[in-house]
Amino acid sequence: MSGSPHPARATSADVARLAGVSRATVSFVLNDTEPGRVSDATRAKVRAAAEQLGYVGHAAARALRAGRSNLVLMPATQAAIGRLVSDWLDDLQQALHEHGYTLVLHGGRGADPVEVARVWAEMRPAAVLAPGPGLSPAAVELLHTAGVRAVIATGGEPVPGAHTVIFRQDELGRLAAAHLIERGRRRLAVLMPRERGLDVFAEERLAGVRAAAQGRDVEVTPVPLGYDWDEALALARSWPGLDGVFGYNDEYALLLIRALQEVGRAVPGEVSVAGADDLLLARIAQPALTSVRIELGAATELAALVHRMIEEPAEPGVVDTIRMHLIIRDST
Amino acid sequence: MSGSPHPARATSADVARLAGVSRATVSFVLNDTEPGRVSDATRAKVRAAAEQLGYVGHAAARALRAGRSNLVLMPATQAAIGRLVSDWLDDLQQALHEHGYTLVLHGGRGADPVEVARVWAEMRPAAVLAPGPGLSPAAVELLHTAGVRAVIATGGEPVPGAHTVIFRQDELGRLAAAHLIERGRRRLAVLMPRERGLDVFAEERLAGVRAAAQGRDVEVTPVPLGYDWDEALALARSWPGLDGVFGYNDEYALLLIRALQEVGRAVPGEVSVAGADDLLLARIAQPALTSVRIELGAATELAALVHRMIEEPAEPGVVDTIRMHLIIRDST
DNA sequence: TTGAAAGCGCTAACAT
DNA sequence: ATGTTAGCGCTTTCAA
Repeated sequence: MSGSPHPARATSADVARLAGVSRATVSFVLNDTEPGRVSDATRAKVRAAAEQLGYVGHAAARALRAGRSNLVLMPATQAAIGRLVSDWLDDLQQALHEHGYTLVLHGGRGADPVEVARVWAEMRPAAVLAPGPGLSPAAVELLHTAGVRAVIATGGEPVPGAHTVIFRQDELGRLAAAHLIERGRRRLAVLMPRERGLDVFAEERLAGVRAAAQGRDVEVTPVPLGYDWDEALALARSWPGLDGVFGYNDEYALLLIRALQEVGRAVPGEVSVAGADDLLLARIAQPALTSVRIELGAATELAALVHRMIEEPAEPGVVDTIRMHLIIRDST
Repeated sequence: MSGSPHPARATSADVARLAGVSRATVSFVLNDTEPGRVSDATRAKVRAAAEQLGYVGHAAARALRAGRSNLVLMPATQAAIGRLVSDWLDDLQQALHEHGYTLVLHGGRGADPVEVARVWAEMRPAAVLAPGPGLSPAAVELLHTAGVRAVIATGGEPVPGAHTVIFRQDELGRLAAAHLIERGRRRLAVLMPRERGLDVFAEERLAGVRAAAQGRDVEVTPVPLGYDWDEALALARSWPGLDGVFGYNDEYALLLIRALQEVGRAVPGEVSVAGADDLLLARIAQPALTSVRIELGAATELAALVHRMIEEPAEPGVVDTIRMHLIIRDST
C-alpha cells in the first residue's frame, strides 16, 4: 500500500467547516457547555459532522488551553501488589472517570525520585497519588511548581506540602509482632524482600516490629529474602533458630512457610509466621496464615477528595487513615 | 495562608528572559538538538536559568507542536495478572524510556471497547499495546484515524489493521487439556472466572480445551467460579463428578484444589487440576500444581519494535509468537 | 443564536 | 551564533 493508509485526523476546524459553523460553535456543542446557547438544528448538524469525520478531541490541545490536564497519576508499583489493590484501582479509575479524570498508572520504579517526579510534572497532571517514601520534599516542591493541584501521599507520617492519607506501614509490623510476642515468641525475624521498590516499605514494617519488641526482652532480626524457591529453601535449611516471623506480606510469608515445611520445621510448632494483605491465598493456605488485613476504604471517597482538592486547593493536611487489623489463623 | 503558595510555573519564555536569549535558543539547549549551534557560554547561562526557575517542560505543548505524544498506552488489566507480568512491565517501561517514550497503564475494564479506545485516542499516544479481544476493528480504525502510529495487539489471531503478537489463549487450554486426556481424564471442567474483564480470555481458553477434546470421546463443561472461598467451597460440595480441570489460571486452580481437599475429594486421585501462568505459588502448592508456563520474551525487543513502528510505519502483520509449554507436577 | 480572534507553551524553518 | 515567528488544536471572551 502506498500513501497514508488513514485519513488525516480531523480537527474541530474540519468539523466546523463541514457543518458550516464556527469552531466556537463546535466546541460548545461537543462539550455541552452553556446549554441553550446553540439551537437544536445546529447541534444536530455539528454532531453529524463530527460523527462523519470520526472526530476525536485532542487532549494535549485541551490541556494546553486549560492550563492543566485531566490526568491523575499514580505509580504503577501499587498495581503490582495483588488482587485486593488492583480491584480497588478499578473502582478508583471508575470513580475518577465520573469526575472527568483519567487515571494513569506510571512506572518508574527504582529511579531517582526527583527524576521520576520530573517526568510526572511534564505531564502536568491534575493530581498525583503516591506513596510518601517516594515523595521527597524536593519532589513535592517540583510537582507543585509545575502546577499540579493535588499531591496526595500515602505513608506513615504527613508529607510536607502534600495531603496525606495515613497508611502506617510500621503498624503492620507492630500488630503482627505484638501478636507473635503474646504467643510467647521471643526471637523474631522480619523478612526483607530483595525485590526492587519494596525496600522502603520493608524498612518501615521492620521499625514497627522493633517498636513492639521494645523493652520486652525480644530480639528482632531482619532476614533478606528474594521471591524465589531456591533461596527460600536455602534460608530454611540454615534457619537461624528464630521462633517468630513477620513475612513482610502474605506472599513472602507463604513462601517461607513452605520452605520451612520442606525441611521439616513445623509451623506454627517450631516457628510462627504472620503475613500481611490478607489475600485469599492466606485463608486457604495450610496452615491458614495469620495476616494483617488492610481496609483500603471507598475508592469513591478518594476520588471525591481528589476532585475537591483540584477544584479548590486548600492547606495540605492529614486526610484519612487506612485502618488495619489482625486476622488470627493457624500459622501462629 | 493566602495567595498562591507556589510561584507560577516557569515557561521556556521565562527561562529565555532570565538567560537573556531567545526562546529558540532555550529549546535548542534543553533538547540538545543540533549540537554546536549554541556556544558553551550561552548553554551554561540557559541551564542555570532553567535550574533557578525550576523549569519543567510541558508535555502537552510539546505534543501539540510535534503532532504526537511520547505516550505508549497499555490497558492496566494486564498489570493485575501477577508478579511475572508486573516484573516484565517494569522492564518494558525501562526499555521504552530509553527510547524516549513514557509507558502509561490505563484502566477502563468492562466499558465499551470503542468508548475506551476513544479516551485513548484523545491522548494521541504514539503507540497502543492491547489484548486483541478488546480491539474491535472499529476501535483499531478509531485509533489510526486519531493518528496513533503503532497499534500492537496480543491475541490468538491477527487483528486487522494492527501488528499482532500472537498469544494463543486457546493454546493454554489445549496444552492443559491434552495432558489431562493423556492422563486418562474424560470429563473435563474449565473454570470460567466471574471477574470482569477475564471472560474474553476464558472463552478462548475454553475453546482450546474443546479443540483438544474433539473426536476423542471427551466431555467438556464450562464451570463458572468467582474468586471467593465460599463459592469455591459450594462448588466443591456439589462437584458434578468431573475428573479433570483446567483452572483458567493458577490462582483459580489453587482455589478449587483447596476447596476440593476441604470436602474430601483427592487431587489428583479423584480430580486432576492444571493451571496456567506457572506462578511460584503453583510450584509450592500441595500438591504442586501442573501449569502452563508463558514465555513473555524480552521486553527490550518489544520496545525496539514499538520504536521502529512509530518511526517508520509499515504494513501491519504478525510480529512474533509468545511461546508456552506445560510444566507437569503432582496435581495431575 | 452565532462568529472572530486571542493565546495556552513549544519547536523549527527561516532570517539575521 | 542567535533571533523572529508561525502555528500545532482547542476554549472562551467579546462583539455582532
